[in-house]
Amino acid sequence: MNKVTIYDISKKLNISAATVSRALNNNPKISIKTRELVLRTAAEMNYEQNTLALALKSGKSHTVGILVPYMDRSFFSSVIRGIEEELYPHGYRVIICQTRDDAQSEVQNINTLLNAQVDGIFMSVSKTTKDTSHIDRVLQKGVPLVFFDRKKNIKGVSSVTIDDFSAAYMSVEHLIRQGCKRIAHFKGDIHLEIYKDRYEGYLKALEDYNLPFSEDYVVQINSKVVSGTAAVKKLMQLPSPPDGIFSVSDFTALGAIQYLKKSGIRVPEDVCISGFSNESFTQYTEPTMTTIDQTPIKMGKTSARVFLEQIEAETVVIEKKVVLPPQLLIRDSSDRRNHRDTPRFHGIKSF
Amino acid sequence: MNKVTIYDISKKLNISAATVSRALNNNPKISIKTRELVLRTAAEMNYEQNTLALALKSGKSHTVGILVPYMDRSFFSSVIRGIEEELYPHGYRVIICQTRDDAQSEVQNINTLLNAQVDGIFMSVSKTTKDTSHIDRVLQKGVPLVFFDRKKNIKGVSSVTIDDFSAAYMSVEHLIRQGCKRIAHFKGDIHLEIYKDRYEGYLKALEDYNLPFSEDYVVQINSKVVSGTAAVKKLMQLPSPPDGIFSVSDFTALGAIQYLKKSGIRVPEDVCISGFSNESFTQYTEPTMTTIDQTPIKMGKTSARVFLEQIEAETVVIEKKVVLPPQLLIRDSSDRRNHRDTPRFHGIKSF
DNA sequence: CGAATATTCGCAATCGATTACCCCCGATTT
DNA sequence: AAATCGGGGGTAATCGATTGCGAATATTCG
Repeated sequence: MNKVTIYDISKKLNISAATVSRALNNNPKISIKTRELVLRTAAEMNYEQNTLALALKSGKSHTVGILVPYMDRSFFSSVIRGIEEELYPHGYRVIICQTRDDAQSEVQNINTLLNAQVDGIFMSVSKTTKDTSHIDRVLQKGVPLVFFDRKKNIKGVSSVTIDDFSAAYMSVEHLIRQGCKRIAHFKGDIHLEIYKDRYEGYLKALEDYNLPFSEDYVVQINSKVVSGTAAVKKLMQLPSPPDGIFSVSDFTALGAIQYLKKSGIRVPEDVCISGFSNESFTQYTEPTMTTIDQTPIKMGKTSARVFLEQIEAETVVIEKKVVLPPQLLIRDSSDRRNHRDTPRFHGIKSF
Repeated sequence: MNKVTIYDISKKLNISAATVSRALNNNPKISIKTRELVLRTAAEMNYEQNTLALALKSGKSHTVGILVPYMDRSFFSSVIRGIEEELYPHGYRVIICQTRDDAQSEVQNINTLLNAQVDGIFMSVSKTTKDTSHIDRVLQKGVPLVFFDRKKNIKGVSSVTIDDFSAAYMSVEHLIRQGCKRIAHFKGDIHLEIYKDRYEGYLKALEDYNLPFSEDYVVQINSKVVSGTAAVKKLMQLPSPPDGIFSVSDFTALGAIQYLKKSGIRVPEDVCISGFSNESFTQYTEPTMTTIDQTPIKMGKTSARVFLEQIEAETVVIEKKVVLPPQLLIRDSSDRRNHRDTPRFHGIKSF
């Protein structure tokens, strides 16, 4: 097709391709006259550097890979957006892979990315990942790796997460301040650090405020609305049902709210509820939902910067663990201050 | 690093690299014994084909680019998901670019992608794009291009869209059947075909059902919640306010619902409302919102298949315009049948 | 058994760009 | 005037894989 190479330029000017290459790269060995001549003709001929040839020669593809469970989850797509926006000005392109929370697919995708010689990999590990040999392979190949949100503790790997422990602690503390005495917890899969940390934050808050802990108040859920419905149903049948719920997921929190409303139990008067993730729907439910903002775009941008630092450090492996502060968004589902007279018409963020 | 090339294999076996290459590619010129020997040692040595070298030689990068305004909008991220899932089994990787609805950024990104020698480009054109010379350049280079959702009418370019006209028509027809007589329209930017088509569908439905049309009932909006609030406020001040609203955006529809509820006007009893896009929050609002499902994942998969067909067609340029049927999701914001006794506890899709 | 035909494989060019190494020539030095 | 120096630029190898053109060996046939 339309491809102009440095050879075309060299022929036209009767000089060698090496000279053209040097001129284009501002190599001081080339006289100013020659360089400008080359630059001018290159522009005239619409020359464009062949990325692939460069990548083959240099071993740098100027491309990074991002691995997420599903890319249409708002949290992940926002993180990706953050990464893309931070990396674009630096000339990096971004390849997306979905693991569907399947460990095997994760391994496969990692291999594909390594084979495509990406200059770095960003990933949120799949729920089912146990073995980490594929991750070791990344390190062996010297490809910078950054975990975000869901990480594994592997030395040599940087990570960017939010402080899940504090987020949970803040949430529960907030519920306590609203007067809740019997706080239940919708708990995630403890295999993942994030859910473990949230669970521990919950425990610590109870302890610090001298609230009783009961196994009965901890229900394992799976991030779906119906799971929350089932969980709350079970809780409300207890002899002493909870008056506050801290959920690790907005979806289950929603399921709980829906069930309670349907059962004539008032939120937040009878039961306060807080979710996790700041899914976009949380600001539109009734009552609007208290939740934790994980600042995903910021998380993406931060991850990108960690990567760039690693790249610039050249040989030295820097292991950086960034923990971002979570943001507690207090909304009506847990706000007992004056829920009665307040028109429920706020917390609306324009899109 | 750890790189095993065909030369390493050839040295180990005392044969030429050409033979190795042929063996790996099942070239019939190679004896079965040799081939199996090569395959075996390649496996033993953990050989992996160098994608970049192959790409340079063949001119095919096995990579496609996707251009969207913002990748964290649920519609777009779902389309991307669809494309990725359909293309992954075929060995294509997916590069994401964001235009931020900026024409200039769109041009820049197209150039980057062409320069990276992608094998195809998927795009939803930016709102501000007027000039299309960058798109022509894609065609000149012979790179398959597929528009999705937001397209331009350019010959030689395939597109996958939903039938916006019908979607609008269905929505308005539905409102009419619910008894609405004075139906207003929240109208989008007519520069984009999709909004134009929706407007025309609205007009046609009014005409077919002999309902009066009035300029006063058409309000220009911009897809933000506040824009919907302002629009409905203006409408309700008319001497004869509407009793039905068809909005091109879920966000503005939400703004309208919120304003009406706050003003003591009942939805759907007094005013029926329908939105557009099936944003995830629409199933959780109160009342739940009637809207149009654009089947984004399907749109993505379909786009991917159109691309694959083009690739397989080799030289011939096939121009395929796929129009997917939209799906009207009737929910409480427009359902007057028995809104009174129905517990508002449905339309909940698990996540 | 010699020639014709197949079979199997090697040589070297190619895809573009980069770069180590070497060379040429004018200018300065002694 | 011979020796030295350095600016400017060319030669060719290299990154890995593919492939047209032959060439060498093996097989078949008359």
